[in-house]
Amino acid sequence: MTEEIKVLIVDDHQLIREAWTAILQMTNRIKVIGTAETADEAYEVCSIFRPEVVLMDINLKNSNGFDATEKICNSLPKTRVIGLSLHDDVALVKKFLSKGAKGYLSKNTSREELVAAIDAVMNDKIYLAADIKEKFINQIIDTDKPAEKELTNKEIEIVTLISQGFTSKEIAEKIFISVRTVETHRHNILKKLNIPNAALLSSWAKDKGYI
Amino acid sequence: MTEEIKVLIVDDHQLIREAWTAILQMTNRIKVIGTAETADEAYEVCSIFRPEVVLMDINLKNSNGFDATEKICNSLPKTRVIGLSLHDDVALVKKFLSKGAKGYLSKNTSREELVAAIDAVMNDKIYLAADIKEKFINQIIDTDKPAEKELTNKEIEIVTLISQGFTSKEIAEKIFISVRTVETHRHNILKKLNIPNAALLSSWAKDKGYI
DNA sequence: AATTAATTACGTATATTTACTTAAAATTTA
DNA sequence: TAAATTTTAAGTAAATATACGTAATTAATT
Repeated sequence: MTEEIKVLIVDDHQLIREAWTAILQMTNRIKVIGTAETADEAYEVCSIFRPEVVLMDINLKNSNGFDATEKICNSLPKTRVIGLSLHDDVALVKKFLSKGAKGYLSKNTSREELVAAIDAVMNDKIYLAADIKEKFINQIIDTDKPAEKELTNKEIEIVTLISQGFTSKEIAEKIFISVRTVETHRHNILKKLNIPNAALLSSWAKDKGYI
Repeated sequence: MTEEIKVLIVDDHQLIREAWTAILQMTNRIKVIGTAETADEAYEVCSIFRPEVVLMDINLKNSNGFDATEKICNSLPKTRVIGLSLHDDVALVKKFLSKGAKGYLSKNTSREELVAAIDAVMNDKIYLAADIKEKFINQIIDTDKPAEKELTNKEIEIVTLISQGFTSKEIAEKIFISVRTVETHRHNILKKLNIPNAALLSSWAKDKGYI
């Protein structure tokens, strides 16, 4: 028998962690060497136990999986990180892969696909879930809809404040710039993301983990 | 050996369904007789296979677990429905129990607690997860903060649409009522919840699991 | 049958957001 | 240093949202 594949599971919900563990243990080729709740914890466990694969939920409490992924991939390049998220958004997946992740799965994937993804990254391949692959292709075909532009730091700062319910005037006072500047940022943000108003922007920001 | 407890799992994510199934099958006292993705499917499976316990995720695609729970509890009163949600909000839990549910768990509960909850409802007890119980108590103690008023069904419908970025005009056209009526609802909603604008409302609705 | 709650809708007024343009100053990058 | 990007800010308009008050109709409950 070949060596078992050592996997770390990162998610902030206990029941999810235990459930992932249960379905991976059912194959006797994969061993869950531990679980982590936060980005920091994930990095620590990695540097000590050196798992071969990390299953990382993007939406962690008080943080997101991006920074953890970047840190892990940079300092422990042998570790393959697979992203797992409810939100199968193309831009999000791209960003995640750019941080060094080797795979991305949505929670619509099957148990078989989860195992297949682990096998794939162990063979140094990139693995994307079928439904995510399809979205990628659709976006390439959709030349009408240009790729979503990245927000600048200031813009992200303002998105966060808008989503917290502050008006432009309040934001201006809060960060000591003119109301007109805030309005400009506001307008540029909506245009960049092709979002019609603050309500949907707020929803968007939540999905992206900005708030 | 006593009879196995027949359980139905309702969740719109395949990986979650399979994972729940895996951890319940580990006990050999519980048998997952099926899974369902939607509210309608859940009701159908219930009326055919008559599970003793239903594990119901609140946040289902295109619908919520409330209506399904009400329908199941009314027509098949022997069925015990246990709610399961990422959002452990007191008002949400109350509403769910009022629909006839016998238990409520957050995704922070452990595998042991999941099994304990199933055993409890099988003995005709109400089961609430520890962290939710605590929130209930805190809300009773907090007499300063008046209890958040419940939104009506129409108001919830409109909150959902606002959060999806629709303007009042668009909402009016969509659900065939006057713009002025939408505006009235809008105003009443913000007043009830003491929220200043649509951006924060959207954020609130996400937290509560309305979208 | 009577009361209460929910849904519907309008009036009036003010505040805020969104759309689009132009452009200078500051900062970063090549 | 030159070029590009980001941050800053204002002009002008139109659209939308928010604040309150009033009130008829419908649905649910007592």
